Amino acid sequence: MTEAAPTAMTRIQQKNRDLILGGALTVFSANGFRGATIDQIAKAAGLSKPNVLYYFASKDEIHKTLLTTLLEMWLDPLRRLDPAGDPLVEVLTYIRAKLMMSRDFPRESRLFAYEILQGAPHLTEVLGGGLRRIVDDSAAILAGWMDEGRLRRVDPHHLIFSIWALTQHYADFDAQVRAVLGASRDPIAEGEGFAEDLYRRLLAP
Amino acid sequence: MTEAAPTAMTRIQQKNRDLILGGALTVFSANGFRGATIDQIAKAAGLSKPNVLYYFASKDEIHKTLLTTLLEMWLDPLRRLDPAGDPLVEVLTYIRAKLMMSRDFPRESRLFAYEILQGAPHLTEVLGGGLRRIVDDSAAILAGWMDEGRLRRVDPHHLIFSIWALTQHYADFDAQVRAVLGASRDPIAEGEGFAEDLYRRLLAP
DNA sequence: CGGAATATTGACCAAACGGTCAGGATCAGG
DNA sequence: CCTGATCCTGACCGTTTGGTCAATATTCCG
Repeated sequence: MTEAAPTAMTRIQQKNRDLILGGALTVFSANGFRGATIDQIAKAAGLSKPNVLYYFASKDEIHKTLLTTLLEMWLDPLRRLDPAGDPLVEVLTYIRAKLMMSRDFPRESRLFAYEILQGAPHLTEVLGGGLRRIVDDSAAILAGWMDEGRLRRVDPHHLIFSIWALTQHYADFDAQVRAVLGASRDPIAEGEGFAEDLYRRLLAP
Repeated sequence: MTEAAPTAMTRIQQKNRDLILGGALTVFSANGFRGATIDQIAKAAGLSKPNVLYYFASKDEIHKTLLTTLLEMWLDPLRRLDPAGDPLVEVLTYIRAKLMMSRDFPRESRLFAYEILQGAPHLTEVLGGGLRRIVDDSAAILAGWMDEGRLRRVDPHHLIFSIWALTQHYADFDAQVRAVLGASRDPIAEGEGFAEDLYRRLLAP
């Protein structure tokens, strides 16, 4: 790849790339890749369209950069599962972390949701490679706890899927959640209580 | 609206409208509204582009027709919750039905997923109106069972959200699920066992 | 300060796209 | 078999969109 230029980035480069990625995150997460235009991204970033394309060769590259940059942070909580910790506390901490990410980073959640809905054209290697490894590792930790009788036995992979599904639901399907619940309620705060009860019940030995 | 023309539909009209809606479902669910082109829809339907536009005035109208037509069927299982039935059986039946829909109608699931991700621009009235009523009714049934002590007490709305999230996850995020699980496994079949265990544990009084 | 490197832009282009239309093909009913 | 209604299409149009480029402005640094 033509990445990692040896020359350090200019102050201006740093700033403008950040502006562009920020604007792109907003636009991509609101409209999906095909629904986003470079003009919208430029406007959201406060730059002109050709200037955006001065920093990124194409719309595709912006998108790809966003995904790969954010994936790290997105997967981080799962990596924090500590085999030495208390199993139930570890899992509930993970769930709470994911829920907080839905609250604080809904754009990131939707960005990935769009990408995976589409079949993850830009993430296939990552999904089958890095992601799979992380999930398998975490599943192994969970399975270990179950072997020791410290966690009720369930399929660890589906356990992880169910946590993803539930926690990300509040970000990805926010429109629906809000429409059903009404404006006066705080979906994620309520969901935290529900999720804790759900997984405590499921996993307490 | 200019719907429900008093004149019955021709055989050809019936057939071609169905072809178009079928092709459109495939294309919209794969690429989202903005990512879909009328040409793609026409090709998927086996018709020419102008012919597609002979039956539907615009791409928007195809999309709207699809959504409103399918919403009925999509929400049907929830309506089947029988207050006279056995609570746990009723809920588990609902879950199984939703899972079967993810297996048999993943395109429909993704179509709605895209729409709601986008903020449900074509469904806002429905979400806050019809959908909300159905969900509230179902939540009331669930709450009734909980009052009678026949179901453990949890927030009924969040219970429904969690069921939606988990069951639709297998359709909407199929690419991810498959990448993580590998090709040899059957995600939905496994998920059925997991989900039954999960909700039995959560809801058994 | 002066010139090279970097940053920015207006004008422009080709392709893709949603949609139109005039005219021809096909079909249904008398 | 005729005729009007329905059905279908190639050619076309205006707009949007991703992307380019030459020219200008700004910054950086010796």
